[in-house]
Amino acid sequence: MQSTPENHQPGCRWLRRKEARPGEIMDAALAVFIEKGYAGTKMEDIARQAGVTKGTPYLYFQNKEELFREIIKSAIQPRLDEVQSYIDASADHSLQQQLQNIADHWRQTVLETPRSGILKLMMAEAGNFPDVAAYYDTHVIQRFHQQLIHLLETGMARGEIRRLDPVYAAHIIIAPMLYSVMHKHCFAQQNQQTRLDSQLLFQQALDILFNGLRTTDIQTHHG
Amino acid sequence: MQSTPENHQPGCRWLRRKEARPGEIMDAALAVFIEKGYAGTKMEDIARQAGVTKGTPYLYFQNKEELFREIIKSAIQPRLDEVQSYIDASADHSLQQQLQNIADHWRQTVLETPRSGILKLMMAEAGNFPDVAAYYDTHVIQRFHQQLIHLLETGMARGEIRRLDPVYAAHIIIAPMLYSVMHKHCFAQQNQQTRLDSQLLFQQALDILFNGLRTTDIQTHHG
Amino acid sequence: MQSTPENHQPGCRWLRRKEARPGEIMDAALAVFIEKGYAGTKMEDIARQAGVTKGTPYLYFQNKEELFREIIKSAIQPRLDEVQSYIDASADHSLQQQLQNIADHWRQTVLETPRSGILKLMMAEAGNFPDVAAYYDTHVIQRFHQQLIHLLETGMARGEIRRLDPVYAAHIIIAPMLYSVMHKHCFAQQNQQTRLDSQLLFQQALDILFNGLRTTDIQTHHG
Amino acid sequence: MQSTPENHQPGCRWLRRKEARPGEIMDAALAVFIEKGYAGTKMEDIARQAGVTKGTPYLYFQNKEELFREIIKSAIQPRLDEVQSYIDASADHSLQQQLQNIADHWRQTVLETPRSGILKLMMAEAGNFPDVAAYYDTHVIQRFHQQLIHLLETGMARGEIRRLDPVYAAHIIIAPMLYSVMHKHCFAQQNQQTRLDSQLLFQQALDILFNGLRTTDIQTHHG
DNA sequence: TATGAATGAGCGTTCATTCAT
DNA sequence: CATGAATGAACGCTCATTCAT
Repeated sequence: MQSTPENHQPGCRWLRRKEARPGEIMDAALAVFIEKGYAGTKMEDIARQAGVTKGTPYLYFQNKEELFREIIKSAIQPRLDEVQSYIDASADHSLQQQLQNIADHWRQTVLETPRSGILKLMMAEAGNFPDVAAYYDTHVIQRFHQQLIHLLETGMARGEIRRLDPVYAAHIIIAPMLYSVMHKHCFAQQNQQTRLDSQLLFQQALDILFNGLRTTDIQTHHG
Repeated sequence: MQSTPENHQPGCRWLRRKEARPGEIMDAALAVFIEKGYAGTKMEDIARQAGVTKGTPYLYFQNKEELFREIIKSAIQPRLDEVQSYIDASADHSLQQQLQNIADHWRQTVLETPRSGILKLMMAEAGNFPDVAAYYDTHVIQRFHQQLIHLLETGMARGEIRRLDPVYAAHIIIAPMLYSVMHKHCFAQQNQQTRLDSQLLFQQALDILFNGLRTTDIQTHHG
Repeated sequence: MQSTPENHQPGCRWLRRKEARPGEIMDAALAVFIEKGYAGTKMEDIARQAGVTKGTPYLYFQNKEELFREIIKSAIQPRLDEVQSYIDASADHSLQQQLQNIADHWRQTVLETPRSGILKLMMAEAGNFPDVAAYYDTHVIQRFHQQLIHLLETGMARGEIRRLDPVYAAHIIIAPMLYSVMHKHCFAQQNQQTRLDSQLLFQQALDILFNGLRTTDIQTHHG
Repeated sequence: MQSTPENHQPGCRWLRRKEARPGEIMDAALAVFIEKGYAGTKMEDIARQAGVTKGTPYLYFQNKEELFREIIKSAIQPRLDEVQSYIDASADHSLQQQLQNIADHWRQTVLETPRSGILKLMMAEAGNFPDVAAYYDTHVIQRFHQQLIHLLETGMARGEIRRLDPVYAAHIIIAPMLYSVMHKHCFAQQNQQTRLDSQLLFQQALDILFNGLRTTDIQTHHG
C-alpha cells in the first residue's frame, strides 16, 4: 500500500520531509478528521489547527486524500508489531494477567491518546475508503484478533480456560475496547454525565470473562 | 426494503407517488449516508438511489440537514418503548433467557435490517451533529443501558447472578452489539473472509457472560 | 409588437381566453411583479395570488416572459388614445385648467390604482426588457410628452404662458407625476410618516408652475 | 471609474489586488445590479464585469445580499453631510443661486457618475429590501428634503420667495432630479433620440420655479 | 519555505416548466 | 380546464488546489 515513508527516493511523487512540520500537520489533520469526518474537514481547518496557512500542507502532502491515507498508514505502521512483542515479553504470565496487561497497555497508549481516534475515523470513513478500511482491518484488527486467538488457544492448552471457540471469544474481548473508543469520541464529549471509566470497564470485563472462561474450577475445588 | 425504482416504464417521465416518496427517499438517504457519511453524500446520490431526480427530495424535505435529522428521528421514535414492552412481556423468564430473547430480537429487527446503519451513522456523525448524537445517546443507548441495569439488578435480587456493578456489566453486554454493527457496516463488505455470525457471537457472549455472572454456586458447594 | 389579444386565429401560438381567468392572473402577476421585480417573482407566487395552482398560468400564457410582456402591453394599449381624447374634449379650457384636469384624471385613474405600478415596473425592468422599455417610452411617456408639448405650444400661441422651450417645460410637468409614483411604490409603504398627498402635490406644482409660466403681463396690466 | 480589468497580461492567471478588489467588485456589482436588478444579477456576471472569476467576490463579501447592502451603505455614508456642508458654505448666496449650485453640484457628482444608479437601484429593489429602502429614504431622500425645506423657509423669511408650503415645494424641486436619474438609467440607453440635457432641465426648472416662487416682484416694480 | 489571493469544479438549492391525472 | 408531483437547467456558494510573491 503506497511506499512507506522510509523509501523516499528522489523522484518519489510526494515529498516527505521528516522534520517537525509534516508531523504537526498530520496531528492537526487527525484531530480535525476525527471530529468532522473526511469530507467535513476543510484543508484550511487543518492548516489553522497546525498553525500554518492554507498552502503549507500542500508542501508536504500531495492532496487531501494522500494526507488522510498517510495518517492512517503512519498510525498502523509503527504499531504492527508492538502488541506482538508485548505479548512475547509476557508469555509466561497467566492468561488473565496477559489480557490485563494488554488492556492496560492499550488503554494508556491508545485509548487515552489522540490515536484512539484513528479507529473511530476508520469506522466513519470505511465507506469512502474501502481499501484503507480493508487494510486497517487486515493489519490491525484481524491481526490483533489472531493474537488474541493464539493467546486463548494457549490458555486452553494450558488448561487455564475451558474449551470454546477462540474466534468468537476473541471478538468478545475486543468488543469492549471498540466500545470504549466509540464512547469516548461520539458521546462522552456532549453528555458529561455519561462518564465511562475505561479502567473499571476492562477490570470488570476481565472479571466477568474469566469467571466464565475459566475451566470449571468449581469442580476442582470440590475434590 | 426500498420500493423498486425499476418500475419506471420507459416513456413515462415520472410517477406520482406522493405518499410513498418520503419513505423511499429516507430509505435511500439512509443507505447513502451510512456508506459515505453526511458530508460525503450528495443529494443527487440520494435522489438517484431513490429513483428520482435531484429536485424531488426537496419536495419532501427542506434541505439535506433536515433529511438527515428526520432519518434519525424516525428511527428513534418508534423504538423508544419497543424494547421495554418486550422486556415486560418476558418478565418471568430467567435473566439468561431474557437476555437471549433481547439479543435475538435485536438481531432480527435491527442488526439484520438497514436500521442497524443508524447506529453507525450516529457514531460517524457525532462530531458534526452533537445535538442529535446526544439525543440518540440519551434516548436510545442510555435508555437501553438503564433497562439492562434494571434487568441485572432484578437478576441479582433473585439470586440469579452474583453481585457486581450493574452499570459496567450492562456496558459489557452492549459492547458486542455495537461491535457487530460496526463490523457489518465497516469491514464485512470489503473483507468477505471476515464473516461474523452474529447469532453465534451473541450465543457465545451469553455463555461466557453467564458462566461468569452466575452467582458463585462454587462457594455454596463448598459449604 | 406581437399579435394583439384580438387576433387569436386558430394556430395562434398562445391561447388567449378572454374570460375572467387571464385577467385575474395578469392582475395578480402585476401586483407581484411590482413588489418583487421580474426575476424575484416566482410563478407560484403569481398563481397563489390569483387563487390558482402552479400549472394554471401556463394554460393562458406561454411562459413567464410572455406573461410579463402581456401585462405591459395590456396596460399600454387601452391608454394610448385615452389622454388624447381627454385633451381634445377640453380644448377650449385654459391651459392651467387643462393641466389641472389631466392631473386629476391621471391621479384617479392611474396613480391611485394598481396601474401606477406599471411605471415603477418598467423603470425597474428596463435593463432586462429594453425592447419593452423602449416601446413603453415611445408609446406612453414620449407620447404624453408630445401631448404636453402641444398643449404648451398652444398656450404660448394663445398668450397664456410666456415663451420658453416647451420640451423641457413638459419634462418639468411630468417629473412630479413620476415622482409620486415612485414615492408610492418605493417608500410610502415602509415609512408611513412619509405621506405624500398627491392632490396637494399637483395643486401646488401647478400653482408654482403657473405663477412662473405665466407671461409677465402682470406689469403690463398694472400700468 | 472601474480600474481596467484589461491589464491582465496573457500568461498571468491572476493578479493580486487585495486592496483594490473590493472597490472594483462593488463598482462592477453596482453596474450590473442597476442594469438587471438584484435577482436578475448573477454573481458570475459581477465577477466577469470586475475581471475576476466567480469565487473571488466571496473573498470580500459574505454573500450576494451583503454585497448589495454594502453598495448602498457605501453610497449613503460619505454623502450624509456632503450636501449640508455645501449648503452651509453658500449660506450668504441668494436662494436661487443656492439651488442652482446644488443642482450643478449634484449633477456633476451624482447624475453624471455611476452613483446615480444607486437611486434607480433603490427604487427597483425597494420591495425586496424594504429595510434598505427605508434607511435610504430616511437618510438620503428625506434628509435632502429637510435641507431644501430649510432653505425655502430661510428664503421666505428673507422675503426672497412668497409664502407657501415648503414641504411640497421641496418635493417639486426634487422631482426633476429623480426624473433625470430614471430617464438616464431606464430609457436613454435604448432610445438615443430621447436625449435629456440635464443641465438645461435644471436651468429651466429653476427659471420656471423662481418666476413663480419669487415674491410678487410685480409690486416691487411698482415702487 | 511559506504565504494567501485567486481559481473553478462541484454541490446544495431553487424554480420555470411539463404533463399524467 | 385545473392540478401539483416531478423534472432539470441554472444559480449561490464552497473549498481543494495553484502559484506569484
